[in-house]
Amino acid sequence: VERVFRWGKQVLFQCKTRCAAEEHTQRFLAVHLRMTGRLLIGAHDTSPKHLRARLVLDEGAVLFVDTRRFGTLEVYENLEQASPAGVDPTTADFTIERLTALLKRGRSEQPLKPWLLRQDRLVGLGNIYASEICFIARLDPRRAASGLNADEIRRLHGATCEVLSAAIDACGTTFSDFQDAHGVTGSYQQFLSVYGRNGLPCRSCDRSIDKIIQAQRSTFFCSHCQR
DNA sequence: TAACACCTGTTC
DNA sequence: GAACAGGTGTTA
Repeated sequence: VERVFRWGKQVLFQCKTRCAAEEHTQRFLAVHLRMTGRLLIGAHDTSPKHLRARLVLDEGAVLFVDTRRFGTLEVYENLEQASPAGVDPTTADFTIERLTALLKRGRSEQPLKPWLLRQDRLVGLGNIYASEICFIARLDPRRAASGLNADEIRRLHGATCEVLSAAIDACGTTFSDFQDAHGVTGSYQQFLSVYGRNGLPCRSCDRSIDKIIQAQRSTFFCSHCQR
């Protein structure tokens, strides 16, 4: 293993194979955790419940644990195969201009919040942060993604950067399953503005947070603050 | 874009 | 016992 890094929502292990006869000596092992997957570092012989794969290293092992078995483990020969088509909002590529172009692409009437989950536009956002970003940007999640004006796009861009950076600092959100490689759980839950807070008072205006279903996924928002 | 599928555990 | 869950893929 030469390098381990994130690519969209996948964790990539860049590996050099030992087979000299092979044309490609480079391989990428791509792990997608989906809903309940975890990568843990352990001893060679540890076998936690729901262990799906064990990558044995010279010292210890990387354990792929996944309760619901939605997670995937694939091998790619190059990064393009693993590459999600969207822009990574944690990188310098994510500019207001770039976001504007993505929103206008295909003039999608798709509602904003489901649009934020599209990995072919932006990579890495999930259902929690999509709701949180709409709240921080003060945008109604039902608005058409292509219908935002320049100021609204600027707010959306700022909110995306803000939410992701704060959540990463807090090591993620953690409802029940997430842990990092050392078993540490995230603490961003304490900062959530809307997700899971339906019926509770908006932290900004005190009115009740609503829960709706968009594209078969729950969305939380404040109909007073988000327009 | 809806409906459903893939799984299992937790909560209502 | 049903409903729900942080994700995504297929089918119509």
